[in-house]
Amino acid sequence: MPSTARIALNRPLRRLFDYIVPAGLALRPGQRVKIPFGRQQAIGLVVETDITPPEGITLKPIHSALEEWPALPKETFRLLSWASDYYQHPLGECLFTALPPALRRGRPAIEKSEDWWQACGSSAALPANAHKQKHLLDWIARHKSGVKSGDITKAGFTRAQLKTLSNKELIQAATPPEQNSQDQKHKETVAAPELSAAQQEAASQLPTPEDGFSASLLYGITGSGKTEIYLHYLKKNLSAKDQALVLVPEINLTPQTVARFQRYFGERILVWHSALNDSERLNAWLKIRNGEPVILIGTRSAVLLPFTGLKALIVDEEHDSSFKQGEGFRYSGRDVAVYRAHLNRCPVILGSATPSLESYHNALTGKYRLIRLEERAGNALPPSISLLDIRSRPLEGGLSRPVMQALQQTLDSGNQALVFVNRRGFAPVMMCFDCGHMVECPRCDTRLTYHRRDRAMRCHHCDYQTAATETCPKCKSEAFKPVGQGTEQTEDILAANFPDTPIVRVDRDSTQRKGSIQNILKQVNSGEPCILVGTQMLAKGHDFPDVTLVIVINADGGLFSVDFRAPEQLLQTLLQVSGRAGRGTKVGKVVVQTCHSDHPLLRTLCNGRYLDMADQLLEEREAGQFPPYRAMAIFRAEADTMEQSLQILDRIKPLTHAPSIETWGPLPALIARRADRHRAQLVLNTGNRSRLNKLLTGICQTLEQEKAPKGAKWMIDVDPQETG
DNA sequence: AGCACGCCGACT
DNA sequence: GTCGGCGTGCTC
Repeated sequence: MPSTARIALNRPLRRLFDYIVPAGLALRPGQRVKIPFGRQQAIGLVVETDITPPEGITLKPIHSALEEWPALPKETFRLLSWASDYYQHPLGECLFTALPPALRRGRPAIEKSEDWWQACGSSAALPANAHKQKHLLDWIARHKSGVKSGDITKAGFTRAQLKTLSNKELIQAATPPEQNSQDQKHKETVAAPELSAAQQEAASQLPTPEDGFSASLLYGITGSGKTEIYLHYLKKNLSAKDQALVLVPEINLTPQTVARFQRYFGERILVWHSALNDSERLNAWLKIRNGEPVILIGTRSAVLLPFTGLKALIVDEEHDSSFKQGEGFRYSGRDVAVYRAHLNRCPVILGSATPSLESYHNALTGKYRLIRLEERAGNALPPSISLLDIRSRPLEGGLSRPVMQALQQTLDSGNQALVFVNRRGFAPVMMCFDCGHMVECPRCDTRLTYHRRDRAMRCHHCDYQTAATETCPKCKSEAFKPVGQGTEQTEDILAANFPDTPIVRVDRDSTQRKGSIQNILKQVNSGEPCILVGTQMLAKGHDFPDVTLVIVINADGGLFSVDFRAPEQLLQTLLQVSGRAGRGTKVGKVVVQTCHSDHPLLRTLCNGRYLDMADQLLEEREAGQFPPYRAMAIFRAEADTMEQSLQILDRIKPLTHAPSIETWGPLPALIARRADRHRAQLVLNTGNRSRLNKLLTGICQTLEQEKAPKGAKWMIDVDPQETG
C-alpha cells in the first residue's frame, strides 16, 4: 500500500485532491509540494497524510516537496483551517493567503536580497529627450549611499528605465549599506515608558502571557495614551525570544507610529502592510517563520502570518471596520486575532476609544475583561460636545451663523479649527430646478458627485466620470445647481469667509494630489491658526494639539439608515472626530449640527461617555434581534440582471429553512446596480451559530456542485459588516 | 482559477 | 478551406 496525502490548491474549490506520496518522502501538514494537476503543474499544501482515497479514482504521485519543513506551522495551519470553516471560504485559498506571493508561485523559501544601485555617470551623457531616464539618474545620484530597486519602482520609475541606465553604464550595482543596519541593531532603545497613575492602574489589570489565554477590552478614551500601555505591556512581558503582533488599521500605520515603537524596541520592530513589494513580503514572512523575536506592526493580513513564538496580540482601534475583509476570504482580522490568542494560549488586548458593540458585549458577559482608562494623558480635559439644531436656520455651504462665529473666535484666539464633512467632492448631487433632473451614473444606481476642482462628475462607486456641464444635460436649463455639501464646497465657503486664514482640505482627492497626508499636515503642525476641512481621514489616528474647535456639518446621515450598524458607526466617527479637539493643554469644544437635536442617541453623545451610548445601542440591537445577540450571515448574488440574482437566491432560500434559523429576502441590495452588476442578498439570522455554520457548509457544498448561470456569481459573508 | 476541448463566423 | 470566438467541463 503506497502512502497517500490530501492536498489543498490555491483554487476557489471547496474540495481537496488526493495523491500518492513517493517512497522516501516524508510529509507533514502545511508542507509545500509540487504536484501534477490536470495537464499542468501546481503548488499545493499538504492537509493530511495517510488518508483513504475515495473509490474509483487513480491517484497521481506528488512530484516533490519544496522544502522538508512545513511552510505553515501547526498553529497557523489550525488557525486557517478554523477560519476556512468559520467564514465558509475554500480551504486552499485560505491557506494560500498566508503565504507571500513568491511562495504561492513556488519560488524557493530563501531570503531575497535586493539589488542596490548607485550613480556612476553624468546625465549629460543622455539624449536630450530621455527625460524619464534623466530623472531616475538624478534621483539615484541624490542618494549617495545607493538605493534599492524596490524603492526605485516605488518612487514611480520602471525596471526598464533602470535597465537602460545600467546598460549605458551610468549606474552600477552597489553594496548594500551594511553599516547602517548594524548601527541600528546596536542602537540603544529606551526603557518602558513612564505611565500616569490612571495608565498604571489600567496596565496592572492586564493579564500576562503566563496566565495563558485572555482577551481584554481596553476602553481608553481618545488621548488617554493607549499606545503607551501597549509599549509598556510589551516591554514588561516579552522575553528576548518572544514574538508579538500589533494589528492596526491600514490608515494608522504611519511612519510616526512605527517610529514610536522603534524608539522602544529598535530593530525588533517589523512592519507588514499592503505597500510592501514581493521581496519585502517574502523577507518579513521568513523572519517570522524562522521564529525571530520580532514585534510585528501590521494590518489585517498580518494576523495570518506563520508566527512560531507568539506571546501577545494587540488589536488597536478594534472597532475599525477595515479589519473585516470585504471580498474574497471575508475574515475579520480582529476576530481571527482573538481565536489565534486562544489557540496559542496567550493574551490578546483589544484597544479602542469607541469599542465595537460585539467586543463590548463580550466584556459585559464576562468573556472579555473590561479595562477602563477614562482620563486623558497629561493635563488635557475631555472636549465638551454640544448640539446645534439647524432646522430653519440659514446655512451657507452647510455652515450656520453660530458656527461661523465660533470659527472666527477660535481663529482670533490663535487656535486651529477642524470642520468634518462626510463627503468628498463639491456636492453629492447636481440637480435641475426646472425639470428636476439629477445626474446619475450610467453604470450604477447612484448620483454622480460634482468635483468642481477638475470640472468633473464622478461616481464614487465605480470608476465612471464625465465632464461637468453648465446647464441641465436634459433640458438645457441654466437653473442647474449643486445640492448638498462636499469637502470642496466647504473649503470654498471657508476660504471666502476667512480670506486671511489657510484652509487645509484633507480627503482622498487632496491626499492623492499632494502625495501623502503627512505632507498636507506639515503646515498644520506649525501651530499657526488654520481651518482643517476633511472626511473620515481626519478622524483617524492623527493628533492636532492646536485644534480647539471641531465642527460636524451634519450628523443625521447615520441616524435613520437601513443598515443596523449605521448608528454605531456614526457615533464612533463623531467621537473619534471629537477626540481631535483639545489634545494639548487647550480645552476643546465640539459643535454638532443636526436636524434632530432631540434624538436620544445624540443627547447621550453630549455627555461624551461612549459606553452610555453603547448601552443604548445594545438595547436596540437586542430588541431588533441583531448581532451581537444573534449571529448573521448573508448570501450575496450578482449578475447581469436583477432577475438572475434574485433567481440564484430564490434557489438558495429553501435550503436555509431549518429550526432556529430566520431568513430575510431575497432583496435587491441598497445600491442594486453597481458597475452594471445587479446585486441582491439573502440574510440569515440565528441564535445558534454552530447550527448555522453546519447548515452553511452544506449549502455551499451543494451550490458548488451546481453551475451558476453565465455571468452570475454567489458568495457568502459570515458576520457581515455591511448589510445594505 | 486555469486550461483544454468543442462547435460556428471572417480571413490568408 | 483555416484561425479563433468564448461556452462548459474537469482537475486526485
